Amino acid sequence: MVGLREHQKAGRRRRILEAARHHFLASGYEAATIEAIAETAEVSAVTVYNYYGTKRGLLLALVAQSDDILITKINRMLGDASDDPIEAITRFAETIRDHVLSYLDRPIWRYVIATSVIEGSSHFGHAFAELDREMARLLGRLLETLERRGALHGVRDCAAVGETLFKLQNARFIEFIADDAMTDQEMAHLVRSDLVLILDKRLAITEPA
Amino acid sequence: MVGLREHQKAGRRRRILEAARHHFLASGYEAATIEAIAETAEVSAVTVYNYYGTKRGLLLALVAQSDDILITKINRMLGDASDDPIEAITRFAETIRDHVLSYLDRPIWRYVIATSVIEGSSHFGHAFAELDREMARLLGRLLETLERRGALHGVRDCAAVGETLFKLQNARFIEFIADDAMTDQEMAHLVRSDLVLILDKRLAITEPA
DNA sequence: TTATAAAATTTTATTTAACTAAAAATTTTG
DNA sequence: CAAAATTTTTAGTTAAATAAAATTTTATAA
Repeated sequence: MVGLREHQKAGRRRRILEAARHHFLASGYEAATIEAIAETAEVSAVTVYNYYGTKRGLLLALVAQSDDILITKINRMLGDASDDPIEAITRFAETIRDHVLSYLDRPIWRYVIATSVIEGSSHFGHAFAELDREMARLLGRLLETLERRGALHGVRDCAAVGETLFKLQNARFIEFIADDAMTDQEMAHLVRSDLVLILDKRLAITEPA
Repeated sequence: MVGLREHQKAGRRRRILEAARHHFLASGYEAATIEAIAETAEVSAVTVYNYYGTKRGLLLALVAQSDDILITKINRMLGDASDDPIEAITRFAETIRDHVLSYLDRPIWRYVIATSVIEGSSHFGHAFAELDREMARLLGRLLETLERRGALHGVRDCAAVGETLFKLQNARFIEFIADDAMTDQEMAHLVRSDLVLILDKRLAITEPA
């Protein structure tokens, strides 16, 4: 049985993240104040600091909250992946993009990315770095699945290729996030061209019989 | 003839950037204050704001200062590029990395990258985004050169492949910058594996006769 | 050369918000 | 009800950023 104290703490944590998300979206990361977030969460500002350390820590904690949901979504998607490698991997990228944009908007994501670079090795950045690795791993598993089905061949090291593919996809994602003018279609197109370049038919994709 | 006024301004700009570099390296980006930078540059803090707008603007201006030198270095390198595509492109990445680290250290570069994401579309971020495009263009030209020499074949659109290759290289560079523990060799190795994956011998590299 | 106008910098004064430390108050637990 | 844990209150520090007045510097023209 969990004590009341633990329960209250969990409630406060939840309320703080909810309030943070609300204020970040409403006013933008910089204009949102810890004071206002604390008030909405019905705690004192000092409690926010006690729980999340810094404003950047709060931002990364907010993002980390949605990680489990994302991983679940990806895993579900992996279940019924297309037999066309380009399609399957493009959908992988789109799943991430859609999830991410349903949770926070681009201006906020710019701060998330910036913060994750700055806090990369600090304990705040840990969860974010771990998510990146997990995504790369999942993409590697998708490649394995495709190869097992015979939709791909010649990929010697699926984990390594998955890692590289994810790095590139992630770079495109950052490009997308950095530029409000880029549409979903434009991003999808870029991801697709990258894939065609790497998984060129002559190299790895099985020719249809 | 340039008036004295212009001349003095140029001197102040130069001194401010020099002082900024000194203090950023000595104390780190966050701990370095505009006040201290101004004092070293022998101007008032308000002048720093008048010239560079914000602390982040100052950081990006400092980086932009070294852009011309980098582009010159790359162009010189392109002159006597190796005939081995993997070698040539790896050296491209190494030239950028070495230049960058000779100018600022990794902790500062983390702030540069973070700032460039945040300020991406603002006028501060413009120079940085432009450098990125120029680097991608130069890499595309390297590919053209290699193809003309017969060291590469089958690259239909050198500009597009250069763009993708640079995106990936840049992602590796950010990975390198984000992780103090990563050595030069480790980064070079990652860049090399990415290249081998993309420019696989069966795909594009001419087999030695 | 010198007075004056124009341009730019500095001084001064404020605002704002992140962050911290410590004492006071509250809540949970046993 | 006492003690342990936790939160809140209070007070303060720091530095970025901005506005406006005062001062200095440069340019210009008599």
